[in-house]
Amino acid sequence: MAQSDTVTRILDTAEVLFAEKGFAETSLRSITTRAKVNLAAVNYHFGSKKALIQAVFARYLDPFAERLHTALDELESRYAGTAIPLDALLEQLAHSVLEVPAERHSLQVFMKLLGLAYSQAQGHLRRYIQAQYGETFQRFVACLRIATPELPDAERFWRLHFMLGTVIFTLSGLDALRDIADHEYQQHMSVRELIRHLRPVVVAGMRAPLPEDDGSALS
Amino acid sequence: MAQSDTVTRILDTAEVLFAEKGFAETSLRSITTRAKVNLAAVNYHFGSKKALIQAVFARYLDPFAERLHTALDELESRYAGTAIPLDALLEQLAHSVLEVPAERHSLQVFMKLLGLAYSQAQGHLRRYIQAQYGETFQRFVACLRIATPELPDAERFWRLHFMLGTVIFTLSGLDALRDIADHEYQQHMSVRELIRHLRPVVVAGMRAPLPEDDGSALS
DNA sequence: GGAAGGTAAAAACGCGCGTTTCAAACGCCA
DNA sequence: TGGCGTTTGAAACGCGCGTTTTTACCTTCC
Repeated sequence: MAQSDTVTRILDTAEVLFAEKGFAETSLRSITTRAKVNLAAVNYHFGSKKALIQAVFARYLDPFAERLHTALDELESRYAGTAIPLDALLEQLAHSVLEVPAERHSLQVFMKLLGLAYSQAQGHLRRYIQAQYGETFQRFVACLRIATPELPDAERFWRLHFMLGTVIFTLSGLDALRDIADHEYQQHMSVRELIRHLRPVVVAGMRAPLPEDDGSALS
Repeated sequence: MAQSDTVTRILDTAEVLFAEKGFAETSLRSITTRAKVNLAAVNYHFGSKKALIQAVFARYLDPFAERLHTALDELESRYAGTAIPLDALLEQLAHSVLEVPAERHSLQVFMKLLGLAYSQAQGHLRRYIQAQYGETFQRFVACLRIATPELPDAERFWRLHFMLGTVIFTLSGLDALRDIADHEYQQHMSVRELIRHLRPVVVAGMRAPLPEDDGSALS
């Protein structure tokens, strides 16, 4: 076995604990104890806690980026020359997101990690992700631009991040939502179900009319 | 002076540091050093770090909840008996949000804190906020229900949280966005400007068509 | 003036953290 | 089989943390 299963056990345990409690609140001791490996194994195999965090992300994002790339290849060849419809583009994106964790762990962990990457990464993690996957992101943005030619560039930039906020915030805070919605709407709370409800909202948001010309219209 | 300015200085410094780096990553030592007060002052005046965190939130949320209540009072009397329009409701909400930090510190800090409350509060903070401000939230939800009678209750519940995700995620991650959008769209990056762009997207999202009846339509 | 009480300052405590060290165990190939 | 590089194990290190304690200050009221 080329890769010791110590490494795998550490990653499997770390991603769950990180998703549950965040990075700073998760100690290497809690990871190694639950993973039933020695404390020093993390520093031996990964070098540092920071590097472990990056490795956890890489294990999700590497396959995701690859899938997204091939999905965009397909789309571009299918609609060769003509504009890719927004619906198709978003569906492929959802597809790529849904496929990756199926072969690994829960989609919820993946989403939680994405949320953490935004909210907790003051430094190294955001730099790492941007350096590693910025190109993929740029390619998606380029496709989105073709799919929404009616939007000014700045407006599309905003709305893309509004959309990311909607999806990541909702899916990563899913169990917080479960707490709030006490036993009322809980029957529909699977991640897949949520994505079904998200789609029309996201599409409508991207297609919303442009904001009025300001004029400081408040009050 | 009834309330020593030590308390104020601690709160002023703590909210900035919390917003910048999160709760776990902000030590009492860094707070008290920057605030130029003694380390023990936090435990003396607040009792614990947890209690300090709650006090930071209370200083924003207490005035906010009060303003929202009076805003809803006005709306209900203005549209007495009839349905409150969705636009008016959302505008009042935005109003209430925008007014509070104007008399204190930056809106960005407020939004960052809200984001942290969602993503970092595994326990005490979420319970505190829900216990303290749950009633206000419920009242807003009731108004929203009247404003969107066409939505099933479950769907409205979802979309409300989609909307919260969009707004909080975007505004709390604003400087992350500033990093990404390097020098292209930065001229429009004030919080007020962002809210202007958010509004049509949020309204369109709330008014989006209901999701299709599933049928596991993927692929 | 002096006791009392709320506040501030300084120092220490115990703890859990990430990391390092070093020796033991293991797997592999000559 | 013997030696060697790789991996594991146990223990310790130094550090920074939240908190507590102790002492000093400084107002307030009799």
